[in-house]
This record gives sequence, structure tokens and C-alpha cells, in this order.
Amino acid sequence: MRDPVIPGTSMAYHPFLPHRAPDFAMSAVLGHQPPFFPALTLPPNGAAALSLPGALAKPIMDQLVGAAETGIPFSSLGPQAHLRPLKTMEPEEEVEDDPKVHLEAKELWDQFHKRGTEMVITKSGRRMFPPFKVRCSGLDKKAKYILLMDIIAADDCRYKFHNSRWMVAGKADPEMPKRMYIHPDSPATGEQWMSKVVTFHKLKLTNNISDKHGFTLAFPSDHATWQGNYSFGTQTILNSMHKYQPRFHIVRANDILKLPYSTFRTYLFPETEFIAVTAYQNDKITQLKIDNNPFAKGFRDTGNGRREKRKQLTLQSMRVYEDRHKKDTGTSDESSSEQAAFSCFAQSSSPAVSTVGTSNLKDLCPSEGESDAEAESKEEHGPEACDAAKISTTTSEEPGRDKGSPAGKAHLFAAAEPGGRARDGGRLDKASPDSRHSPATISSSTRGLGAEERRSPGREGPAAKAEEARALPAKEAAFAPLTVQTDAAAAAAHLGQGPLPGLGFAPGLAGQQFFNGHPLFLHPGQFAMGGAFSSMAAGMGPLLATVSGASTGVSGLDSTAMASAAAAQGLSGASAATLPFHLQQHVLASQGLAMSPFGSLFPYPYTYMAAAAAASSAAASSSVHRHPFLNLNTMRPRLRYSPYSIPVPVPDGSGLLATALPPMAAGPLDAKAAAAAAALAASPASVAVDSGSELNSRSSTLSSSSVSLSPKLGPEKEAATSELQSIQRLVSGLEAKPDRSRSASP
DNA sequence: TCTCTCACTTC
DNA sequence: TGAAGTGAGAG
Repeated sequence: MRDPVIPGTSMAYHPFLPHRAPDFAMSAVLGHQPPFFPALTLPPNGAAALSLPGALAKPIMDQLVGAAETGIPFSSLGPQAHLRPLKTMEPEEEVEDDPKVHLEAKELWDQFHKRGTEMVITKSGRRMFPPFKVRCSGLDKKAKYILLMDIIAADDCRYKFHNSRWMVAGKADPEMPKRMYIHPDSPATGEQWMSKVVTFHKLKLTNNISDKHGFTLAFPSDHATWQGNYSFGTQTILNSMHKYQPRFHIVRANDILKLPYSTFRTYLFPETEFIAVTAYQNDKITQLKIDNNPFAKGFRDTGNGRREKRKQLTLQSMRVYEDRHKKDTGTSDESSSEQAAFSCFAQSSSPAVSTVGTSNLKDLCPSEGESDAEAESKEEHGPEACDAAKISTTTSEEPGRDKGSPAGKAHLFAAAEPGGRARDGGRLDKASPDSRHSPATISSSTRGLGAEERRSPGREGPAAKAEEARALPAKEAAFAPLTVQTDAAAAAAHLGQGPLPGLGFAPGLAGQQFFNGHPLFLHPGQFAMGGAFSSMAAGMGPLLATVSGASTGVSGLDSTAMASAAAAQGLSGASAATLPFHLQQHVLASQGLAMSPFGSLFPYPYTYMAAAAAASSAAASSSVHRHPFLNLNTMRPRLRYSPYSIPVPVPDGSGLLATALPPMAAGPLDAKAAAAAAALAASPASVAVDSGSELNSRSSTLSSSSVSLSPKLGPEKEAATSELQSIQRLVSGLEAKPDRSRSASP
């Protein structure tokens, strides 16, 4: 208590608001009724987490803890604890930031996305490939930011890989516990973030629901980005055969504990969408990964890995087979189809040609029917392809607003859209086909009455799924799934099909206003996030924060949010029906997934918070600024999170991309292919090798192809195919040991 | 479909 | 050197 209490500083901060303690040294003044919390009731089982410097700390803490334990009203405490900041919150220089995020390795992502990216999930966790990397700009150099990413369900469907394409196979399984990954360098200054590529390669995907890593935070039910409990950790739990969409978040805050009350800027890159699998389904994806992931080098056709040996063996076998077949049939015509298939393989796996090769494969393989070649052709030529070509991953370049373009590039996920449209932290509501390819989706959350909160014309919902399912057959193979749907349609779908219609939180969610009054749970001893939690050193331990109606503390951080939250609460019930399905669902999911150490989502009745909010927001419904405690300007300019600081959509960069990505085959892949072809031409030896390896490496594909071909080829072909397969198996069997002798022999 | 082991790679 | 990340393939 070295610093004197500044008289007249009426900015009291609720001691239980975790984000206060780290920020401000507080003095406790006994005997004063805190006017700010007229009817505040402390949570019955919450442990007070308050860092109070000075001699008064303990007595105050004792009181607070006692109150918390017994659940008695704050106001009934004997000597009242009046907490004040020791220093006035001088409006720090808050430089307006305008974060822009650029997805790194976009081309790579595009290649994968075009084919319907799959990400393997394992019990122990598997990294994402391509790795999710972004480059940030437009941050306030001095301000601290926490960067996170999470992965949300892209829709409500379960998929299956059938006939070389992903198809909807029913409704999604129950959502897995939500996880988010905080970049280990968080928090760091904007300058630091901007100086490097921010990579999330350490994030792992798992299907192991029993994974205990991480700790849990509870977010307000009306938080625009996340609602309910989220656990933080390095592993994200996903459902196999479900589609997911990674999201990147920038939060201007210097402590993890502030997350639930901070403004989020969310960036979404459609090209990073993927389907989680326990085993690769699509050979093209497998090959792409092998060709691009350093750790999979051993499976490439070139180099000294086993693939090398294998391809050689296969090549030999192939020659034998071909010779025999020619002799048997006396003509190459019949076998042409298979020959073609083989040649496809040979080309497809050329290390250098990777993507191109796979592309060619489809085109060259009639056996796959319309499936690949056709599908891909459609993909690349279709509107989506065009959009993709125009996509720019830099938000600043986001054409997002460009409604005129085929693809509404920018996805601005708004918390509160005019239409009451909101984005939940869960299922990704797909927007129209156009928006689907937007380079980056930005969403600001936690803002007050969603000034800037807007979202792209909804991403599809369940209904869209159905549509998608319908459209699939005719659509492109791999990733066709993404269907488009109008907002209205989507909304209708949501309302009608939402698994959790009528959820009570609808109002708040619908508006996506930020209600600061929710509890925050922390798992004691589970802090593994390092720096981000530095402020917790004070021994916050198990922490339970409550929010007062005025919750000035919180509002101090983001008063507009507060007001909106209150307003949202006030609206409760009125608009449950208006809550988009995905939001409702999300909320439900949140509640269903009690990750709190306390065993429940909320340790105390939700009404507790609601009441507080209501009290504080009497008229706040629409005017944040009118409320004395909510008024940002009045309260704390310093903490103002510019509600208008939404990432600015950028001009449509389609032109650039169009150039970079010529329609269809002219894309990067083709360029690559051309290069590869050139390389091959220059090196006959490598060609031979590649061919063989290709065939071998794609044995599985071959098998499937053969099967599908059988009907068309007739008995002879079938027999031939079987023979080929036998050879393949033989080769595989020999591969392990005999390769030397094998390779040595002519 | 999923899980596990294996050989191979990177770092 | 060894831990950790790969896909293949068997079960």
C-alpha cells in the first residue's frame, strides 16, 4: 500500500474479477460499502482470488473468502471491503490497431483443400499438415496480444469417403469437448508477433476424449466467439469423419485470464477446412502429404527411403506383368485402360509433381469414372475454383465486401448482425458458396452491441448439409461438400433443425453481445501455458469470478460489451426462436461439457449473472453509453476496445490471384507439373524410378481402381487385374527383406 | 474404422 | 543421439 488511495476514484473492481488483480494494485478500505455492487452475492463455492498488496490484504481476503464460502451477500460483510485501484487508470496510450492476418503457405493449403483435405487424428495426437501458420500485421506494437486458434465443426454432418469422394453420411456425432490452443508465446507484444510467422504446428489433433491436458476457462454464454467451457491445451479433440474449420484469434490482452472478457478478432481461412480421419481415405491427400511433409520423406518415390526400393521392385514386377499380359492378349488395346491407369500412377507420384501428378491421375484414369477427373475438373473450373483463385489470404486485401464478385470473399463473422445473425463458437455456419472461399474470415467478438460485428452471409447449416448431400453426387469429388445457402434458408434451417431449439441463452447469443458476468473456472495446478499466466502468480488458485450487475470491473475492460450483455440478458426469452441453430447448439454443447473443476458449467445459478446484468443494464439494451458504469468513455477510456476496430476488409485481390491461379489446370499445380515434367524429361532415370514407385506407392489406389474397373473390363480384365494385384502383394511382401537380392537380380 | 507397430525421417 | 513426427500395413 505504498500508493495512496485516490479519493474519488469510483472505479471499483470486483475483487473476483480475475483480470483485475493482475492489472491493478488495489487497496482495501474497510468500512465502506462498495456502492458498485449493491446486491452482489458472492458465489457459494468460489475461492477468492485476489491479489492485495499491503497489510490489509489478509483481512480483506479473509472476509471475501468467507463470504465466498458461505455465499453471503457481499453487502452484508461486516466492515465492508471497498476495493479501489491504487492508481487512477490513466488512459494508456492505446494505439488503434487494425490487425491483418495472412495465411502462410496458402498455395499448399489450396492444393489440399481442392482435394478435400484430411487430417489424421490419433490417440496420441497428430500434428496438422499443412501447418497452420499466419503472419500478422497492423497490431499495436506495444500492446500485448494473445494469439489462439481453435477448431470448430464445419457443419453437422458425418462424412464417408465413397467412390473417391467425400459424401455426407449422416448427422454429426456429439461434439467433442471444445479445446483451444494458445500460442505458447502468448502474451507478446504486437511488435513481437509481427516480427515473425506465427505457427501453430505444435497443436495436435486427437480423438482421445480422455485427454486430460489443459485447464479450463468458462466463457460467458453470450461471448461472441466462445461460449461455455473451453479447455486449453495442445491437443484438440475431434471426431473422425467430421469436417472442421480452424480459426485463428487475436486478442488484445496481457493475460489469459482476461480472455473471457476480451475482444476477439477471429480469422477464418476456408482453405484450411479439413475432414478428420483416423486413416487416410483419399490417396491424393496421402500423396500430397508425403510429397510435402518432411517427416514423410521416407515414403517418397525418390531418395533412399524404402519407397525407392519398393518402386524398383514394383517396376520390375510391372514389367514382368506387362510382358505377360501382352503375350496373353496379343494386343495392348484392351489393356490400354489399365495401362493408362498405371501411367497415371507413374506420373502422379513423381515427387516433384506431387500435386500435379495426382491431378493427372484423375484425368488419366477412366477407371475412376467421372469421379476424380470429372470432379476435379468441375472443382477447378467451377465457381468455387474461380473464387479460390481470387482469394487473398490477407485480410487487408479481403474482398469480403465485394458482394459483386462471385465469391463474397470476406467472411466477417459478426456477433450481432442486423438480422440477428450470429456466429457461434461451434459449428461453422457456412456462408453462401461464394463466401465459402473467402480468404479470411474475420470476426470481432465480445464487442458491445456488435457495432462491427457482422458475419458473412451465413455459412451453411444443417439444411445446407442436406443440400450438400444432394449436390454432392453431381458435384466435385473430394471436397464438394460445401454447399451454399442463403442466409434466410440457413436461418430457417437452423431454427427448424437445431438440435437444441429454444435454448435459454438465445437472446444473448443471438445478439452476440458480450456479457461480462460469467464465471471463470481455472483448474488448479494445470497452468501449463507459461507466460500467459504470469499474472496468476499471486496465487489465484481455484478461481471463481462473479459479475456484478454493473460489473464495472469487467466493463472497464470492455464496457460496451458489458452493456450489451446486460441488454442481451434483458432480451432473454424474447428471441430464443431467433437464435440461429448453430448458436443454440453451441450453447447447449457448452453446457453439456462441464469441464470445470467444480463439476458444472456454472457453480451458481445462471440467474445470478443474469440478474446482475439486468440490474446494471436497465436501459442498456441499446445504449451502452448511457449507463454510467457501462459508458466506456466515462469509465475507462484506457481499456476501451474499440468496437469499431474490426479488421478492415480489403480490396478484392482476385485480380492478383486470378493471375496467379489460372483457371483449372493452369494453376500452381500445373506449373509444378510442368516443372516436374521438365525435370523428368531431363532425367530419364528418375522417370523410370518414379514410375515404378508410383505404381507401388499407390497400390491401394490401384486396388480400388481395379475393383471399380472390373465391371467394365470384363472377365479378362478382371483376371489381369487380379494378377496385377497379386504381383503387388508379392512385391510388398518381398520389400521388407529381399529387396537387395531382388534389386540385384535382373 | 480404428489401433498399433514398423521403418523411416527431421530436428 | 534420441525424441518425435510420418504413412504403410496388418490386425
